[in-house]
Amino acid sequence: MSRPCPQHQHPHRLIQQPLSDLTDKLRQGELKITAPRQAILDVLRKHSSPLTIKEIHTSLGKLDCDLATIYRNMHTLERMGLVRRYDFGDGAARFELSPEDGEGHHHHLVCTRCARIVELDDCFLNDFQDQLARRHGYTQISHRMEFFGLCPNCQAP
Amino acid sequence: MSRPCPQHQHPHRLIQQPLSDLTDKLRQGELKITAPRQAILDVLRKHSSPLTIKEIHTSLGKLDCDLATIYRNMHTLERMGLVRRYDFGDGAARFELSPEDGEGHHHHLVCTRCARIVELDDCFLNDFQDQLARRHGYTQISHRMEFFGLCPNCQAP
DNA sequence: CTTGAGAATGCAAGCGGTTTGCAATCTTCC
DNA sequence: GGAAGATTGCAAACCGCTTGCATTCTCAAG
Repeated sequence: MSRPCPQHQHPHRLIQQPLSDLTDKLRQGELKITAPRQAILDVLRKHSSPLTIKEIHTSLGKLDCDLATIYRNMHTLERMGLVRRYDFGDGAARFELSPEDGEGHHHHLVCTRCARIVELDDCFLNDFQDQLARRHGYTQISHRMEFFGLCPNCQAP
Repeated sequence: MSRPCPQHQHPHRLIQQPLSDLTDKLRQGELKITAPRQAILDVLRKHSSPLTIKEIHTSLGKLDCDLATIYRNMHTLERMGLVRRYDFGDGAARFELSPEDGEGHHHHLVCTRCARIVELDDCFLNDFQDQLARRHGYTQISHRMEFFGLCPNCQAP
């Protein structure tokens, strides 16, 4: 809010996207706006389904930053609620941009052969989850749910 | 069916359990009945919640076989439907004996602090899952779902 | 514009769970 | 008892991920 325009920077900086919201969010969390950070978010913005760290890394292309940097940034961005982490059980975490409202998550139907992903509607498990927590005395309840199958394209032998 | 009694073995072999079903199953799959194999199944029989490879290994106690052997056996036993694999998202696979009928699975409510596990009733997702498969043209559909929270014992600071 | 404190990055090493190649051993069938 | 083939132990390797440390970068204050 207090800073008029962040675009006085080096020529190779990515300046295409309207950074307003992002920037605000980043600054709220005392995070610095760095090239890798912006590039990662750009990559996620361009893809609709969750990406692995490796996929993000190759999508970065020219701005080829260290894997450790991506790992660290994904933690940071997740902690700030900017991205959401998913686990499809294949050993590699996947990340997706959080929706605008920040709340609400959804689940996925993942092809076990080609990894094609169908994003499902909003989660319908919240009531059940709350009941469950109450019944067993658990707090801070959450869940993970993913569906797996062979997508139409992969069914032909 | 054709083999009367498999109990003519070495003294340190575990022979307490009625091995009939197991043995039959093992033989159907052309598997050999080995000491590690039996011991692993014994360990699983004695525990109600899913165990990690490391937990299985330490539970084996005296019969201290190689970790690689356990890993290989878990794959084999899973492929044969004798055990079921669960993934609680902490990086270590967990295994449970399959129920008698071989079909039907359940889900878990896992404490994120002490790993205490509540086993939930039979899965209620099968209808939904089938609908989903039909709607999107997927086959061989399956799913994973686990709940996480702080158990009553772990809530006090 | 300069500057400096602290944040972020790159690099390399390390870690935990898991897999694999290979030679030695064990199970089962004849 | 013996042979074929499955299974095991061992060691090395793999994979995703994390971490320590020195260097570089960001940003706000002067």
